[in-house]
Amino acid sequence: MQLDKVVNYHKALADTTRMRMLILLADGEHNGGELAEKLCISPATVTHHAAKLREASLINERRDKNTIYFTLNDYFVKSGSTAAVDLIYRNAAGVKEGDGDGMEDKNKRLKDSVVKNFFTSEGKLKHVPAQLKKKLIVLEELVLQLEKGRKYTERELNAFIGQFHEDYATIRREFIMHQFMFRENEIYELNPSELWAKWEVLS
Amino acid sequence: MQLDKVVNYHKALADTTRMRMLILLADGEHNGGELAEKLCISPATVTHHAAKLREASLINERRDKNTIYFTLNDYFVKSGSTAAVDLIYRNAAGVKEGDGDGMEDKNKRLKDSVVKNFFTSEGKLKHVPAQLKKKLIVLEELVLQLEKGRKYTERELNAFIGQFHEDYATIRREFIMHQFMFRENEIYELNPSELWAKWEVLS
DNA sequence: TATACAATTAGATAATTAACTAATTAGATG
DNA sequence: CATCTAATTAGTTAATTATCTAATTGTATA
Repeated sequence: MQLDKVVNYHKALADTTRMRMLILLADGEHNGGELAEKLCISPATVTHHAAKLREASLINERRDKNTIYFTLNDYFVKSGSTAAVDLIYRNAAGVKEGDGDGMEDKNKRLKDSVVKNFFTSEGKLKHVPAQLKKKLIVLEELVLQLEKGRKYTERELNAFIGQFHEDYATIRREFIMHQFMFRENEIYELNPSELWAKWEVLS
Repeated sequence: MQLDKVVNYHKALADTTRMRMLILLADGEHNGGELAEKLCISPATVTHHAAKLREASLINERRDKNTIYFTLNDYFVKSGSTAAVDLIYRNAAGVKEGDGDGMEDKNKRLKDSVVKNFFTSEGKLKHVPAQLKKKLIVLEELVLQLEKGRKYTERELNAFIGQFHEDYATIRREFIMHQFMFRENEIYELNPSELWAKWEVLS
């Protein structure tokens, strides 16, 4: 489930030692011994915390001889931070019963205008809006054209997005970041939850 | 310390029950009894979790007769999510030894151009940049003109910001959000950590 | 004042977890 | 192969915490 992943991210950051570990790693690569020393904890404890951070995909590891070097996984550190907010506000709106066409007029009008303004008449995306609520509308518009339940390789997904905009890499990340899709073992799939199809956008 | 506050925010979100509680509250006001029922937990447990959320300023409460109604504190829910990322990356750069003028040329140039482009020749702020790294530069520029250690009332802070831009409320929030200042009992103060004065901006 | 209702506090229990030490594994090198 | 080094695993302990039930507090209202 979605929720557990998000909670897990926050569990990983819900400890001073781990947070300090991440701060150290933001400065660059460090191995276990260095971390243990700088944090004044035993190597075993480093292993313990590294496991938690790894579970939440917040770090990467590389081995050189006996030594394991840790680095930050910038991408997940940053994307996780928006995930909770997205989850909270999106689900709330989705939960509203009896909708379908229940979207308020105001939102409907915003949606129409965003679609009109950010897509060309040929259906290409001009650019990704900077403002969150508009960005989410655009992403949803794209994502609606993906097949539910189908598994996409990264290459396939790139090709799909490429139809609309050349910067497929950024948009692909946004799909994940805002939980329209999820990724497992390099395979991408639509978020089966329909929630994102019926929320109210953020303030 | 800064760190503990951020960790506390994540602790608050590091539990499925609390996360579900927030999702419910995003939908609107709910009292304790309703929450207990919808979450299938006892009223006592609701109280327990509410305390944690309150500590992290994620909810507000209002009493009517016997009943206490909870609502989301949108502002803190959202601002907290950026706090960890800010902390991690900012501190990392601050830790780099032997700086002072150690900012790389590239960043120096960016900074100069941002200051030039977003401030008028009279020193007024044209508008707040949308792009994070530029926004942070602008905020820092403002904040550097505050007195270290001095306590500001909200009114005083508004007046200060008002010299530069009419939308003092938004900018005041950004100060908190990005941890240039902190607030305690309606009193604002500069973040005593000098870190923010010497970081590298986010990717 | 007595009664009703909602929420909190007290107190208990079970689960989780951060930390340590000691033993083990994994990899490289003389 | 013997040895060194770095990290992991095992096993323990103490602290934290999610949850419950039962008792208590706080706020109306008959």
